[in-house]
Amino acid sequence: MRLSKEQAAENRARVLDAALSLFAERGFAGVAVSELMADAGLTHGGFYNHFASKADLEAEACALAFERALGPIRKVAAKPAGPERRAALKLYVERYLSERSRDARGARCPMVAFGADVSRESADVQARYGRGLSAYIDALAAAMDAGRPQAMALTSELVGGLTLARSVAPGDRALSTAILVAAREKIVERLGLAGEAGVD
Amino acid sequence: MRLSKEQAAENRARVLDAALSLFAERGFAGVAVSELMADAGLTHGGFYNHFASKADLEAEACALAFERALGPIRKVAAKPAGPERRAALKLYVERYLSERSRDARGARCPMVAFGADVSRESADVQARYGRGLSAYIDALAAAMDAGRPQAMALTSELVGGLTLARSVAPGDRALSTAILVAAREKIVERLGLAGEAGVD
DNA sequence: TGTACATCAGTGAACGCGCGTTCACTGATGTAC
DNA sequence: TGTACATCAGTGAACGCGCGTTCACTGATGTAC
Repeated sequence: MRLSKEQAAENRARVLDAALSLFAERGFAGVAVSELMADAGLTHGGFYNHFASKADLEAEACALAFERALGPIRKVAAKPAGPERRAALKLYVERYLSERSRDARGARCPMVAFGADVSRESADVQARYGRGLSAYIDALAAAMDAGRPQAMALTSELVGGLTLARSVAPGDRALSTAILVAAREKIVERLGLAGEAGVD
Repeated sequence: MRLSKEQAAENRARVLDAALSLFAERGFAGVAVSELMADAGLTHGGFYNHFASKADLEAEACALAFERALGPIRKVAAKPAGPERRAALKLYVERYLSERSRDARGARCPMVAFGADVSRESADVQARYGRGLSAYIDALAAAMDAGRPQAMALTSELVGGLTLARSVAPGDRALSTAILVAAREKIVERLGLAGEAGVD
């Protein structure tokens, strides 16, 4: 039963969207093609009408994840320089290292979701990941009014803090929250954002 | 062909050691029991003479990884307070975020190696990981002459920096090295260790 | 505009493969006498 | 100390299972005339 082009494109988009959430939640290897397709309301056989292979889907999911992650940080960079941008940056950091962000199942941040796995993936996944990370660092540097080294250091703190908080969250929520609080307070203090309007 | 108790214990230790390297390199799911055993010079059938299951081995490997990781940082904390300890801490950070450490296949740091996977693992693995991380934070706080929040923030930076550097290392070594350099320079600067003897 | 046919998204059974785990067997070690 | 037997680490074939991928088939869509 052939579908209209619009319907087919919508199905493809739904598969990609399901992949994004499920890959972020359980890693590339932890999600079966049949599960992805079922999540999108389809059966597994049709998968190869849309993607050349599972690795191909992984690469597309990686690129899309970065595209979505770049939105919020570019919004910060788009604010007028000065107090307004600084307040937006503070909010971004506090949201990134929040309990809500930690507990969100389909994590938005591709560095946290795919960082550990990406070096074991196909060259295509690696290339898209690398370009995405580089773009993220550029956007963060713009949002910080600083250079790439500063942005790289901040990215490390964000990614490390969220990774650690997630890793102990199921068993030791107190430790997990303490890590989040410590990381975001140090960042805010260090960037001189303590006086800006924020979540606190 | 029954072996002596000593021989059997040595074989078990060799399997565990192989597990540590291989798990760190490719993740828990990326290593087959038969490969582990072959790496230890044995055949796969005998695995269950030593471990109840693969998950059981994972938990033991996790605990051992933390035990080994704690050694160096406890050595730093054991130095006399003052310049000597600060120089040792600087050296620790610079080694942790070095190109050599990034390229080491069987990574020593369990947070980087297992952090992303641990929340998908058995409760036993999670519990051992949580205790290990907590002990690491305590040891780092002692080495820093600071509180747990400071140690948590530093751990985040270390783990995030090494994770990011590893994730882009195969394809973009320049970016990878820039991340390492940025992370370690910011840490040294921030901890006021710039004047101490170090690798630079 | 209407008709005939090629296209192709989706279906579900089937494939080959590698995995974790089990099991009957082997034979040197450890132990009871 | 010497002998007989139980123990158990290691072997390698076999198991059941889930995976990524393929394939013959279906039938509505898109297109050529």
